[in-house]
Amino acid sequence: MESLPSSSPIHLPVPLVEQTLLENTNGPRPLRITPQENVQPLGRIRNSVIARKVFDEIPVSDSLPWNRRIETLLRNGEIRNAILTYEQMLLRGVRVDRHTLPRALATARAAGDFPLGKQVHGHALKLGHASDPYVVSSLIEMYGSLDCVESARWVFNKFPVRNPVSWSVLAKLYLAENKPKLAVDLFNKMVKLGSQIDSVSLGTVLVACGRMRSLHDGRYAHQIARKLGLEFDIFVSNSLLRMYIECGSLKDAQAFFSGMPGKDVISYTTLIQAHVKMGEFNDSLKLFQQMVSDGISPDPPSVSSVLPACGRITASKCGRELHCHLLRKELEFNPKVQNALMDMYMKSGFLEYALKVFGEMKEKDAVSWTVMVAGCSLHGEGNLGVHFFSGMEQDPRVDLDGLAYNAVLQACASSRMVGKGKYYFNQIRAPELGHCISMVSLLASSGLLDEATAFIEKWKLERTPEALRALLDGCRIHREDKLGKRVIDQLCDLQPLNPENYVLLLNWYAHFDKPDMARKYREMILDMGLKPRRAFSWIEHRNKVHAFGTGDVSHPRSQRLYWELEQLMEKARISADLDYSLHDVDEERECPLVGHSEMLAVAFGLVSKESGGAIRVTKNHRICNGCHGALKAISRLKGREVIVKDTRCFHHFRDGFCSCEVPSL
DNA sequence: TTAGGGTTAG
Repeated sequence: MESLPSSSPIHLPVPLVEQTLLENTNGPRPLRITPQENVQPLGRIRNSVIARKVFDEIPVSDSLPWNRRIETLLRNGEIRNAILTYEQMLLRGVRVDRHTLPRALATARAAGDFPLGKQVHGHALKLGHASDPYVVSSLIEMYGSLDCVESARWVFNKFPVRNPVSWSVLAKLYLAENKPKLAVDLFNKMVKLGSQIDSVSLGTVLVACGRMRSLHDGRYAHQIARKLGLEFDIFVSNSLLRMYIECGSLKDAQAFFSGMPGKDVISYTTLIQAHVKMGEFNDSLKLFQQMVSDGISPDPPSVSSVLPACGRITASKCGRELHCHLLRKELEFNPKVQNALMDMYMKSGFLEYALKVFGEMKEKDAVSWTVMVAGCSLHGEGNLGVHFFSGMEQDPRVDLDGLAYNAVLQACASSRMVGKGKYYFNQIRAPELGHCISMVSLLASSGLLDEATAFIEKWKLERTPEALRALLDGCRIHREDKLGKRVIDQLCDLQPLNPENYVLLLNWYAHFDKPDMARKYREMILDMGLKPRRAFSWIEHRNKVHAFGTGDVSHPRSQRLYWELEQLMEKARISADLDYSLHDVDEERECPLVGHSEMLAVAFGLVSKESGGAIRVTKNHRICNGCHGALKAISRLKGREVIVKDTRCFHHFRDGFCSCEVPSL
């Protein structure tokens, strides 16, 4: 038998009846005085006087209105008044029944007042209600919240009541202490003992299984749910979905989801979020559409969960429609949904819209600021990013966490602010891998390739592909082909199954006139069955996404697009920069510039979008040097802004310049 | 009396 920890004796100050008599004789007096942070003693007395008048009107013969009053006060967060009401019940001799005690215990919990909780426990024992199921569950919760889970377990074991509520409460406490295994063990024990299992206990154990990533335990709980006919209780179903996702089996989750007879907005949101996390953005958007066509109206959480998908595939039209939905339906604009909106706008290329949402936010949290800093770097607006970071530093309500520092380092990298970047890096107490990679990116993109190499050695990042790729970016910007080649070799050693490394290698050989070597690596890619991602670019127009591959002639307007591009190239007298030595696409090298996917998508934008707005294109690889130069010239010739998002950042081409370049360099 | 979904990077 477990014993109650010594720190938590049940304290019975005065027997309840005697205490009531005593209080009545000597006039009303607080049950006990515990200084509260926000309650001044004087206020207590005044409150008591005011409250007494209210209490005089409540009949002492009936506990029901008293219980209701405690519950209402508790629900409204008037904890102090709830305690007062309980005190008055005792003082006036109102019968404290089995409905009063759980409410009094909840009051103690809400007040964080363990001595009060123990006193109420004493009252329950004295009044003979300590074995009542409602009281036991409330006691378990009170001890678990205010003392420790061991004392809660002691209460659970001591009383013979083993209903699903007391079990769920104890399991919840185990989860709060990050001990999911104990919750699962307890569930198995309850099943063995033949105790009643309800939907809440199932939901709770499924959370525990998910935390443990234990598909085995989760499947067992699923079996029990099926046996009990609770599998399709919406709470249980949604918990099952989540369990399968957390255990890494999206397949099981999807299969279960398909068989669910009733799905609600939570079921959809759970699965949408899972797809987003897996990078399956189109699937998440399709699911969202399916939810709407099933007649379920999106709410703020469901919108927040799908917005990251819109941002990542630059589906700005979809993102803006979601923003409109929120406005039209007058849904709550809380920080979570506002942050998701800002992030979507940043990633879709609408910096100004993100700024607008940010400006309208009443309460900005750490995520809001970080989204702005990171978003600015994505758009090459490093100075603005640093400005937001300063704003974050001055906001006393937010903490500067690792993500915020990473964002500001990226802001420094995007505008090559080496001094500032070093200053921020030195401010970080324990730099993490991400910070170090951002530092490599800052040094390398600023042309300090020796320093970047030394930094890699100092922080032992030689075997970290992300750090090497950051160094390679610098080599690409500053045409350091020799160092670049060494980095590519290192990447091939580290990730021998990553086809993109071999594409880099064969491009390097092809550029330096070593066709045999280039051929060798291309054959090697084929022999190994590796499939490098082919390059694609896409553009939204009139509710449709138009996608183009390299040398694509399948689009109905292909002829017109090529013609347009050739005219422009001639007019601009573009001397294309055809250095592919450190480029990450194979097929582009042997294709004329006018056939590159980003050029075709931009041409489509030019011939289809008559108005003078920006042309927005997304590419699934890096933009090649040749296209980069050509688009600068086209933006000047056509007097239009062209925005290309590649895998690294946004390129805003305006009047012959690109946002990714620093004029002084 | 106990319970299920949302935002930032990589």
